[in-house]
Amino acid sequence: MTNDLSDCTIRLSVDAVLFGYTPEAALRVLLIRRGIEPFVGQWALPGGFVLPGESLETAVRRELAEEAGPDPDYLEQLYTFGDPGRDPRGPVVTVAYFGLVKPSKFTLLAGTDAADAQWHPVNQLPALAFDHAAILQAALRRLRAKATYEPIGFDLLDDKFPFSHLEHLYTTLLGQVVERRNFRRKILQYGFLEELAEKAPHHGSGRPGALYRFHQNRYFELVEKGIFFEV
Amino acid sequence: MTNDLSDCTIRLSVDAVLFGYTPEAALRVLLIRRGIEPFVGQWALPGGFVLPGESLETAVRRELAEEAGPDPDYLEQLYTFGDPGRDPRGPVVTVAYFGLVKPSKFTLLAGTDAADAQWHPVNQLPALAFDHAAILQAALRRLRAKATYEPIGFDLLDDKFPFSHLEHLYTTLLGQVVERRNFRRKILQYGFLEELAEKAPHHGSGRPGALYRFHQNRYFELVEKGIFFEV
DNA sequence: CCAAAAGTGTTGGTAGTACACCCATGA
DNA sequence: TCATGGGTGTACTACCAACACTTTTGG
Repeated sequence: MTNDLSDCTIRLSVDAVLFGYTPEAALRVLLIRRGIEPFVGQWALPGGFVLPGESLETAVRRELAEEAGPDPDYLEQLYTFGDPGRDPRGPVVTVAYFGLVKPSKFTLLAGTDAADAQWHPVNQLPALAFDHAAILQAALRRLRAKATYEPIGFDLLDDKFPFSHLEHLYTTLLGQVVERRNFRRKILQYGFLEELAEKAPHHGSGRPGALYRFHQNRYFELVEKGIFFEV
Repeated sequence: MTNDLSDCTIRLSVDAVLFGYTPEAALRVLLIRRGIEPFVGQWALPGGFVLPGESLETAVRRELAEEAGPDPDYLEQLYTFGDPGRDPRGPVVTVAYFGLVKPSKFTLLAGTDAADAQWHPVNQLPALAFDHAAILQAALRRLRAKATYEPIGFDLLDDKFPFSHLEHLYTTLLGQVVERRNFRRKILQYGFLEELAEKAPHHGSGRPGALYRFHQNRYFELVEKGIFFEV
C-alpha cells in the first residue's frame, strides 16, 4: 500500500439506475437530460459527485432527491465503473446503484441542475452520456437475475396488487410468458402473500381479481429456516 | 449532478481478498502485515491507492504484484466500501476485489512496503486493520454462494486434480459433507471434465485416483445452451 | 349473452436424495 | 493382510412442467 496521499486527481461519483413498472407502461428507467457540459442535452443516469464525509448510499439518495424526486423503495450497490476515459473531464470513478420504485412514484419533478427527468421504456432507450448505456445494461441484468431468487419484484408493485400484476411483471422481466397456474401455486405456497378481502378496481371488462399484500417478515422467517425464494 | 470539480478530498483505493486452497491447508486468505501507519504491525488485505489513468482491475493487479506476488487466476469486483470513518486518515473509498489462486501459487514473497505476507486460514483470522474484517466476510459469502452456481472452484485447484480434491473443496466451502456418489454423478454429467489417463501421485496409502481437467470452453458451450452449473 | 380477465387440478416425467459395498494401492 | 482412500448402482420421493375449462364481472 503506497503512502502517497498527496496524489489526488481521481473524482468519485455515484449514479443510480432506477426502475419503475406498471402493466401499462411496462419496465422503465429514470433518465435525466443533462443541463451542463459534457454531453449537454443528452440523456444520462441521475447521479453526481460524492461529498467528503457522506456515505455512498447517502450520496445516491441525495442526488436523486436533488434531481428527480423519487425516493427508492429498494436500493443496492450495483458495480463500480472506473475505466480510464469513461469521462472526458478526466479520471472519474463512479459507483453505480440499482433501485426500484413503486408505481405511485412514477410522478416526478424536474430537478435542480438537470433540464428534464423522464421515465424511458427499457426497450427503446435514447443514446446515453458517458458509459451509462453499459451501466444500465448491467443493472437490467442484475434486476432480471435477482428477481428470480429474491422477492424484489414486490418493490415494483403497489402495496396491494392483484396477482395478475405480479404475473405480468415476471413475464416482462423474464421476457417469456409464465404459466399462470404453476406460477400462482409456486408463489402462494411460500406463504408470504396475504390475500385481502378487497377486489381490484376494474380496468375495462373482466372478472376483478383479489388483492394481495407482500409480508417481508414472513419472507425473512422462511430465509431463517433455509427456504429460499425462486421463480 | 454538481459541476464542482475542485472539491477533491476523497481518496480511492483498491483491496484484494485472495483465496487459496489445498486439502491440507484448507481455505486461506492472503494477508499483509502493515509496515506503515495507520495500523502498523496489524494484518490487512493487500491493496493501495489507485493511480489516475489506470483501471481499477489494473490497480489491484499492480498492488498485488508489488506486495505479495501471486497473480490471481480468477478476479472479480466484490463491492465498494465507502462508509465515513472507515479510514482514520480521512475519506477513503475502497473498491474491494475477490480473487482465487491455484495451489501452485501458495508460495509468495514479502513485498515492497509490506513487512510480511502470509496465507491465513479463514477460520482463525487475526484482528484486521480498517474495515477489512467486514470486507473479508463479504468475500467469503460471495465465494461460498458463487461456488454453488458457477464453476469457479476449479480456480482453487491445480489444472490436473483428483476428484477427491474437488469433493473436499466443496465440503470445506459449504461447511457440510457432500455425498460422494451423487456429487460425482452430478458434476461428471455436465461433461466439462476430462478424465485423464494419469493417476494422482500418492500421499501415504490408498488407491490412487484418476486425474481430471476442467474444460472452460465446454462449460461455456453449456451456458450457451442454457444449461447452468449448480451444486 | 358476449367479451375479457381471474381462478382452478391432475398427470407424467425427471431429477434429487439416500444409502453400503468392492477395488487398488502402499506399508 | 491390513489400512486407507477411490470408485460404483439402485430405488424412492418430491418437485416441476404441461395442459383447458369454469367463473365472475361489465357492457
